[in-house]
Amino acid sequence: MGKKEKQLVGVKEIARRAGVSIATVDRVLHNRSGVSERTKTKIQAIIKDLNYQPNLLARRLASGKTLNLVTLIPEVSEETDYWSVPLEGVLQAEKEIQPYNVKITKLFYDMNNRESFVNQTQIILNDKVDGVLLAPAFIDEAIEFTDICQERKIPFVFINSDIPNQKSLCYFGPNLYHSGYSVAHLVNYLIEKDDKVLLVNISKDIGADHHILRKEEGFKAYLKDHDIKEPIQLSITETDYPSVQKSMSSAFKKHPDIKLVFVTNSRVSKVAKYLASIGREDIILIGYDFLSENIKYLENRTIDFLICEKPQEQAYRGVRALYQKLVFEVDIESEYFMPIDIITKENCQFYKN
Amino acid sequence: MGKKEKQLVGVKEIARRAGVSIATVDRVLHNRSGVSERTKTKIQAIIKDLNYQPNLLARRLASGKTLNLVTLIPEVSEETDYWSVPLEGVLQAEKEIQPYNVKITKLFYDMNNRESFVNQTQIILNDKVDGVLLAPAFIDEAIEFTDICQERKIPFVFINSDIPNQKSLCYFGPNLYHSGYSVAHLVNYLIEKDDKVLLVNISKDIGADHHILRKEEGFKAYLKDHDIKEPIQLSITETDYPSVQKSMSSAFKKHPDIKLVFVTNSRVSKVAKYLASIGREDIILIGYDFLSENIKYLENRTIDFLICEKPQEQAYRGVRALYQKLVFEVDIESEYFMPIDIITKENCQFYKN
DNA sequence: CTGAAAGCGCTTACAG
DNA sequence: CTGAAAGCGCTTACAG
Repeated sequence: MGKKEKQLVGVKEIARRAGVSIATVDRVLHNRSGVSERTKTKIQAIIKDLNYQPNLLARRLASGKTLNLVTLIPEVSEETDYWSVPLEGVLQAEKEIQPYNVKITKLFYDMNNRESFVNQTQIILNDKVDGVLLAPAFIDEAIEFTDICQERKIPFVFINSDIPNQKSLCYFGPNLYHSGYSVAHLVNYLIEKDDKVLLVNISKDIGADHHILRKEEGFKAYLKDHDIKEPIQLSITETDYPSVQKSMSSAFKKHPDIKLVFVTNSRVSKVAKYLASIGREDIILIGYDFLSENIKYLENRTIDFLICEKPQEQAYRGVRALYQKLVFEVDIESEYFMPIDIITKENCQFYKN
Repeated sequence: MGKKEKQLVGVKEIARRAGVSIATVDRVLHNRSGVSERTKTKIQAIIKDLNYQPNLLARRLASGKTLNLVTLIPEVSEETDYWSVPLEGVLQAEKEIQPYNVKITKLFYDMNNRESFVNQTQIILNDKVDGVLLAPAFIDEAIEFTDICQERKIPFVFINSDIPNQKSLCYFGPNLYHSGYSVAHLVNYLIEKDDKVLLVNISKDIGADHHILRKEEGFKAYLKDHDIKEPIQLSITETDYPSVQKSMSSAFKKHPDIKLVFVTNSRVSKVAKYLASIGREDIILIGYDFLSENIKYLENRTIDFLICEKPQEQAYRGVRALYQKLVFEVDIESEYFMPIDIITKENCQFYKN
C-alpha cells in the first residue's frame, strides 16, 4: 500500500480558512444548532468550495456509535423452508458490514399467525432502532407498523412483496405480474397450439395470496395477448401431500392429455412427487424457487424449469440499502425488481439465490 | 444509533494484561520482528484468549495508507462493446470501496494487439501495486506477467476466462463447457427430433478462441449424451456484416430447413440482422450476451434466447475479492463460476448484467 | 528487544 | 454562539 498523500481537505483546513474551531465546523457539517447564521454561511461556502468529503472511517470511529438494524421476516416452517434463503442474505450482509459497527437484530413471525407479527413489531417499536427490513405478509398490520416508523423517521425496506405508496426506502422483490407473463412466454416455446396446460395454485388462502394472484394474472394476460387458449385451472387449498395428490389425480382423470403443468409457487415439488408417482415425468412441469426439495426433482427431470427471483439477494440488498442510507446518506432507488431467472437441470449448479 | 458499549478488548487491554506496551502488542499482531519469543507467546495467548478482533476502521485510519488496485481489461472496440460492461462492474466496486481509501487504476489493452497487453503489464510492474484484476486474453503473456506478480506476492484475479494452475486469488467467470451444455439442454426442449440445428462460430481466429471452442464442445457433448444428431456447423472468420451475410446465405441455400441457429458468442446480432433481412424470424435464434445490439433483436423476437454470464458482476466481484483479501485478510474461494442466465423478450427488462 | 508519544480525521462533552 | 481538550483504537517513527 502506498502512503497516503496528505489529505488536502479536512475539518482542520476548513476551520483554518473560516477562522473558527473545528467544533464549529462540525456543527455546521451536521446541521446542529448553535452557530450564527453568518459563520454558518461562511463555513458552508468553504465546504462547497473545497468539495469536502468527510472521512467516514474517522467519523464512525470517533462517534463510537452502533447502528441498530432489525429484520422481520417469516420463520422457517414445516410447510416450506423458503425463508431460510432470505435469512442467508441477511447474514451475508451482516458479515460484510459487521466491521463498521452495525448490529442486526433478526426477528421472525409465524406466517399463519397475524398476532405473532404484531407482537414482533411491538418489540421493535419498544427498542432503539435505526432501520427496519420487513417482509410484509400481513398488509394492514404492516401498514400500521410502518406508519409509525415513518413518524419516527425510521427508514424501512420491504422485501418479497411490496406495499405501494407506503413510503418505504425501497422495495426489493419480484415483479409478480411480469413473472407470470414471462413464464407464459416460455410456455409458448414448449407446447404446440392446442396442447392442454394446467395451472395449479396451492395455498391455504389463495384469495389472499397476493403472490399467486398476480402471477396468475400475468400468465393469463400473456396467453390472451398471444391468442393462446386458456389454461385448465386447479386450486388446492390444503398444502399437505395427500391433498395435492387427490386434487391432481382427479384433474388428470378429467384431462389425461395435459402436456404442461405450471405451479404458481414453491409447492411445485408436491406436484412433482405426484407426477413421478404416476410415471408421468414426460409432462413438462414448471414451478417456483430454488429450494432443495425442488432441485431434487429438477435434477431427475420431473421438474423442467424453476423460476426464481433471488430471495437471498433481496434480503442482502435490503440490509445494504439501509446501511448505505444511514451511514453514507446515499439516495436509494425506491423500487428494485429482481431478475426473473430460469433454471434448468443443466444451469442449476451455478445458480446463486 | 446507540452508544457503543465500551469495547471490551483492544490493544490497550491486551497490553495491560501482558504487562507490555501497545507498540509491542502491535508488533505481535502484525508478525513483525523484534519481539522476544517469550513475550510473543504470552501476547499471542492473550489475543487468543480474549478472542481479539481488531477494529478495522481504526487500523485503516491510523495507517494512513491507500490501497492501489489495478484492472487490466480489453478496451471497448468497434467490433463489440462487450467490455464496457465489466468496466461498469469495476466502477461500481470502486464507488463502494472508495470511502475506505482504495484507489483503482483502470488500464486497457487492444484485444487484437498482443503488444498492447504487454505494454500495459509493464506499466503495472513499474508501479507500486497491491492487487491486480486481469482479463487474460493472451495466455502466454498473461502467464509471464502473473508469474512476476506471484514472485512479488501481489494477488491477482482473473475474470472472463481462466488460466488454471496459475495460482490466481480467484477466477470469476463462466464455466464455458457447461454453458454450451446448458444451451443444448434448452435446445432439446425447442426442437423436434431430426430438426436441423445450425451452430455458428464467428471469430477472427476461431482456433485460438478458447470461449468458442469450449462452448461448442459442451454443446456437442450434450447432443451426443442424449442421442441427438449433430448440428450443421458454420465458421465465419470475418466479423463484418457482409461476411456474415454471405456465409449465412450459402448455409441456408444448402439447408433451407434449418429450425434453430445457435451462435456461440455475442456476434449473434449479425446473424439476427441476416435472418430479419430474409424474413425468417420464425427460426429460433440463440446467442450470447446482454448487449444493446442483441437486446434490440430480442425485443423484436428475431433472437429468442440470450445466454449471459453477468460480465459486470464478474468484474465487480473480482475487485471486491482483492479488497477483501488485502484489507480483511479474508480467504477467497479460488473459483467462482457465474450463473448461466437465460434471457428472453419477457424477462430481459429485469436482467442485471 | 521495548516503550512513550504523536497522530490518523473526526466527535463529544464541557466550559465559557 | 464558540473553542480547547480528550478520545475513538489503532499505527508509526523515534529513542533507548
